[in-house]
Amino acid sequence: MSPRKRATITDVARAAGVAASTVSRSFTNPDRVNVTTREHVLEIAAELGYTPNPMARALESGRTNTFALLVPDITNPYFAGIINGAERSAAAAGRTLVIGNTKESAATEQHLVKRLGPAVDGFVLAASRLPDDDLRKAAELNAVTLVNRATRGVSCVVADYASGTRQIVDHLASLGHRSLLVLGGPPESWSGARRWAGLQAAAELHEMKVRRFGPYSPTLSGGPAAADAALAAGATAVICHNDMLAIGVLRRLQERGVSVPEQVSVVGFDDMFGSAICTPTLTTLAERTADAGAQAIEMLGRLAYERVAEPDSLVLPTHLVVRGSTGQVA
Amino acid sequence: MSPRKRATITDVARAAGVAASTVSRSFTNPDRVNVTTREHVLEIAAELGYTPNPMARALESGRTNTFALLVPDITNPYFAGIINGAERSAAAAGRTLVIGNTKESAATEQHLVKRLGPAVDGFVLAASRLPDDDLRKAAELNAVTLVNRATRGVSCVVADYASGTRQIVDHLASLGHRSLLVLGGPPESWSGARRWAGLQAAAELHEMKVRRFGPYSPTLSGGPAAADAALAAGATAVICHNDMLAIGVLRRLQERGVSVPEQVSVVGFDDMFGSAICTPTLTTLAERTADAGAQAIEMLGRLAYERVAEPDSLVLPTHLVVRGSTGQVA
DNA sequence: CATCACATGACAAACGTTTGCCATTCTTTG
DNA sequence: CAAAGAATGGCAAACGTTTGTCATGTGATG
Repeated sequence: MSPRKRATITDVARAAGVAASTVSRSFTNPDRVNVTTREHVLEIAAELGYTPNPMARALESGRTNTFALLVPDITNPYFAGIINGAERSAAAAGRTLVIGNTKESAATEQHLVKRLGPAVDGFVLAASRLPDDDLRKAAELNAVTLVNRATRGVSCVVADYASGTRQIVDHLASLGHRSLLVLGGPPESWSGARRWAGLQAAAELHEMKVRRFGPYSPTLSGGPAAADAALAAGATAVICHNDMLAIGVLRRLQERGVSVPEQVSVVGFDDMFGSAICTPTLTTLAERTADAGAQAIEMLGRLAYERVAEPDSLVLPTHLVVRGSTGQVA
Repeated sequence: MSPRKRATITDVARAAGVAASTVSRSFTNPDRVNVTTREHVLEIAAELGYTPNPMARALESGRTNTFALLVPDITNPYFAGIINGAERSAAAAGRTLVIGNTKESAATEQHLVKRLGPAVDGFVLAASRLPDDDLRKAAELNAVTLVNRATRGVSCVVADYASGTRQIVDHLASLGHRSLLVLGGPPESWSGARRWAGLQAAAELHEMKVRRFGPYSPTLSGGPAAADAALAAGATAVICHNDMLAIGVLRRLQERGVSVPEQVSVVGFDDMFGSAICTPTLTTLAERTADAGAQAIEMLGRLAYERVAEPDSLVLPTHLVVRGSTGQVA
């Protein structure tokens, strides 16, 4: 039961009749060693089931070949998309990915960055709740890439909310809606702020009125309060901070006998898993979450290993998925 | 941008005017050093922002304080529950958790176990696709705990499918159904086998007929083929390998104009996120996934650090959540 | 007052790698 | 054929810790 002793580089060296350095080079610097020697070494290594100890390797080289991905809510399917893309990209590059859950808390996030810092080569911070200053400080000590968050001097991958919000407003306007109600999420949410800004700008183009309520918890349980407030305000079109909240709103509206989209149109953000199977199906702004995760990891690789000095920033397109929750105004 | 140099134990020692060993012991073995010395050391350490390098620590002690959790499909909300519980438990114990995605492939799983092996203190393998032999081999080299999989000599946490399947069949019988159709998942799935065995036994108690079709992909896209087969067979009650497949089936049935539950009742397994919001809402067997993840991590801790020799096994209760997808037989 | 035990801190050896440097051998070139 | 240069392998130092062992100083005990 207790872990058996693994073969070390010295074991391989002894068995192969060469020096440890030769074994090491056979793996990491193949050209540096004669081809026949190398083949012999590799054969012996395979025989002994030798795997280089990543700890020892990291200690010497200072590289752990590991990245950490921190998300606010690991159970939210939206982040599952980012995790998926990041995991795929990291695995393809032969790197290990550590997932951390910050539970929507800046303090937890800060703590994880500090604790994981020395053990990883860099961080992807998705929808970080950290203040700008802390973010920059973190970026000084580690390689950092942000997803759906931006601040001066730090690399990031963000969704094109300017276009996305315009798509939403265009769609609602074309259905005859003349005013919009935004049901907002956490105040620290950068994407929430960008969405709000985009919606305001787009509404202005159409000369529509737009108000914002909230903040509401960006979860199913935030739905009832948000829905009730929307009803009380007599809204015909509500735009929710994310799909989780939107689905919570849909459920509450159904509970209260309000029909969607006949009486109220509902729009979400994220197009997460679940938005296509709820009733009615949800009209929502889709992001390329898997892409975002993958790109963030790639960016991080350049940052961490190629000493790219300039912070990079990447904007990914968004597109509106029109489903059953939006319709012509009554 | 390039990671600044972190303070090492030697830096702290020099600044505090003591030996490195004293600094080390101040952290790991506080009783071994005078209280005033220790406080001084800790103060200096905090001042310098010193964090022990986990790599170096692991190298010496052989403990990485890290566990790996491998799941077949990271995007499946069912596993999100397990991940969530495991993450919470690991974080509470001050351990790092690495998440790996095996993509339903035994080869990928094997590869990850080999690659991550030297870097972690143990594995939680959720719904492992590995053959029993490989599983035992892995358990010889590493501390291993299984979730929803069992094999002789390896610790595990499993759901009570014997009770669960009886609950399902009792429910369907009470609605007047006289025969059941099971839409199976991957043949390597241990839980699939247990579910099938349980359903057969329970059906026998009620003198009901039960057949199994498949295998189908345990994803939304497995739905159409499964649903079509069920319709062709004239089934009145279908039990799907998991909720993903069940929802796929629901969608296909709707497409084909078959009303659920009036014409066909549908049952799933997992009670994953989404099963409560689809239409109709899905009757499904709920597991304590978060519990399972947390317990698996705790078990693994005992196995890895307390040299518990005896493999342990834990059965978690299940309960049927009756929703809109099951009804009286026509 | 001498002895003993114990508390405390320092020294140094590991842990498993990588890598700079040197020594040897082989190949090339004039 | 000699000299220069390239290819190849070994030695040893480093990476940042932990931990066994030893030396010192303190207080207690007889």
